[in-house]
Amino acid sequence: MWDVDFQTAVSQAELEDRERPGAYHRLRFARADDPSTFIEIDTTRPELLPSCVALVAHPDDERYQPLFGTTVRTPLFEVGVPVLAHRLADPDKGTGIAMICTFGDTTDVLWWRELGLPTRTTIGRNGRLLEVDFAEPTFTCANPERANALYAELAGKTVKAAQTRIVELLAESGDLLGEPRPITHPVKFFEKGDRPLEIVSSRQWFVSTLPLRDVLLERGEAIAWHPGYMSHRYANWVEGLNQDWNISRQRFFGVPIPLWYPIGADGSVDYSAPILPAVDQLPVDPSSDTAPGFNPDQRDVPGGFTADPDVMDTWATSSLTPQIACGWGDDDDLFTRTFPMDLRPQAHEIIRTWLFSTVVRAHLGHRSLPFTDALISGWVLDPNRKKMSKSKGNVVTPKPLLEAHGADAVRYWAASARPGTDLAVDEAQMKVGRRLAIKVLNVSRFVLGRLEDFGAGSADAVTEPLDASMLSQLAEVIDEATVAFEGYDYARALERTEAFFWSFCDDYVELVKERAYAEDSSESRSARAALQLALEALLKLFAPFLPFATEEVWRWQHDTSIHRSRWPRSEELGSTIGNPEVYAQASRILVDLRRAKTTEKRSMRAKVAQLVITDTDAVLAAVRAGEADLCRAGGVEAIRYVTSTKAEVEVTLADED
RNA sequence: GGGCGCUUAGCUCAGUUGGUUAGAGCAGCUGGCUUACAUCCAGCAGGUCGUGGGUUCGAGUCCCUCAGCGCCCA
Repeated sequence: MWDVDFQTAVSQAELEDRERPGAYHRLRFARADDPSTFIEIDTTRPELLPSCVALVAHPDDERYQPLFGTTVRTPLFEVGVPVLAHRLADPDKGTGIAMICTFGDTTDVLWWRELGLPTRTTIGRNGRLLEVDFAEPTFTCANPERANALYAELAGKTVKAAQTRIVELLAESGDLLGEPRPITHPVKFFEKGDRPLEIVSSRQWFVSTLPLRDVLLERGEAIAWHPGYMSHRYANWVEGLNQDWNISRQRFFGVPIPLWYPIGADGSVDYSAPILPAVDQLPVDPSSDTAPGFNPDQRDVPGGFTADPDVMDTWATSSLTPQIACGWGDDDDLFTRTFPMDLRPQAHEIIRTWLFSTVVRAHLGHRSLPFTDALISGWVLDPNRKKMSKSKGNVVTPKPLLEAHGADAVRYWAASARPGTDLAVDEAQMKVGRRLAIKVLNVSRFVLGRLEDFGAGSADAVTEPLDASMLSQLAEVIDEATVAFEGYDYARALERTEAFFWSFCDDYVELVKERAYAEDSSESRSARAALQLALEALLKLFAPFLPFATEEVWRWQHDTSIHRSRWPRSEELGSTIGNPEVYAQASRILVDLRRAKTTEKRSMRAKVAQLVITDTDAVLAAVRAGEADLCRAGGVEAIRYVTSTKAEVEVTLADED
């Protein structure tokens, strides 16, 4: 497949179908043995008529069975072509019989290969019709003089202009039946191209992938995909492969194909005997390095050598990123320890290119996968959830966002997208992230400020049920975040940490504030130890999301980076894992107290004359365990418990002073 | 045309093997200077979980239909 504007070959991965207007032209072919009998075909590309090599119909098509094996003559050019049978001819399309040209599309290529047809090339690399001579034997032309005369009007024209002219000629000769019937149909384009691709014959390098289809599917199944459904993208692509991987490109920049060819005494290049560089000679640029066994002045002269002119496709080059990053060929020790890699992070649209080509290369070079896990992200969309594109002018770049909201805030927003899902630019979310980062700084200032006054305690110092209870919940959060991270579900880790953190700030810190301020005692040491343990764990849990705020706080107390510290473990929060209900009940009743105060439009400092808690014995026990903190934090002057299966909290505020 | 995903509060999204009364943030509304934070805090309000069926004692969750949106491929 050749792009006439980019002047290069392209691979299957770079193709895309675009709906384009076209038209069916009905042409008549005369039978060679009876020029007054005609066979009618429909074609959307009448300009390829000079390169017609056969007609083809489905083997079961009764209309054409009598014609199989006979010869017909192309209109205008009177080239004899056979009528053949092939299963891919669609009886329902047009007249059920098609002309095969070299080459109009990939089906032509397949027919040409499977039916052993000759090549009649008429389209050049510049997208214009080539000079051809119908007197040459390959054309089996009945009237070369007339054919050449007619073709002379087409040679040099662009495909489009040639089509216009040949349609006129066919109309004049009466070989065009009726008017062209407009249709829209998919046409293959280079994804960056503006004009349809042409199939031209040229020397290209391929990696043979079609025979590997099954093993590549197995490799894909062995990858741990995040999210799992992305494996379908890969499998669909591999199953749909219909050509080998074309890795050579006719471009100026790229990694050169490291080969030379000998030039014969007659000046012809012998492509069948490429000259390979020695392994220790690599890398070479054949256009400046001299082929082994030759002198520089023998370049491009008879009896000398010439460089392969091509460079590698970008995916052919980047398919080796895991090997290169792991030190392949440079550092054997590093390579054995790091390859295959753990993780390939990338977006979904390049599964068929980067991921696929990397898997191919690792298989061919190492008989392994290049990585064990693939983490597939979605796209960042514009604020209106539309795909960003330069032409639409809706591109949002990160720098202004970073300047406006800070790196932690932008990272927080980015981390909120689950693997595989798209994410719209959302400054409101960044503001939330910024608030979170500021909150981390503030609560850290409070907690560490207490430690400065009184000193930290160890996990052993945690004796109060409420403190142990909070830590036991945090231990759960650590475990959940750890599991989430191990499954590459970073968004879940963030969500769980964040939810706990706000409750920690709003409820726990409020509950123990006074006790932590109090004079040194086992109760106050317990609060400070719990605060310190929780803060350290929270900073570490947030470190991947808020790297700057957490590092800032960490550096207040450490000389090393938090990002090099150990990931928290739930066991570190002490062996005296408390009853989670104590903290849960205290928080719940604290909310009830606040609600009562808010409903009465009173300050949060308003005193509670009496608090009556009605609940089961189990719940009441948990409440009692945190009673002192609850009463201090809520300004409760009297508390009463009633055992019942019916749960109720009754708050009576004290009169305003 | 094939494959995949999505559809839950005004907005952005959680909802882990089916199981009390479906959650959060933002926006909105009403309050509060509470000595870490007013760049803060509290409370309230807001949802026929896209449609129509089915399985089940029980469905946002499982199965099928349809619709809309998006991506990949042909």
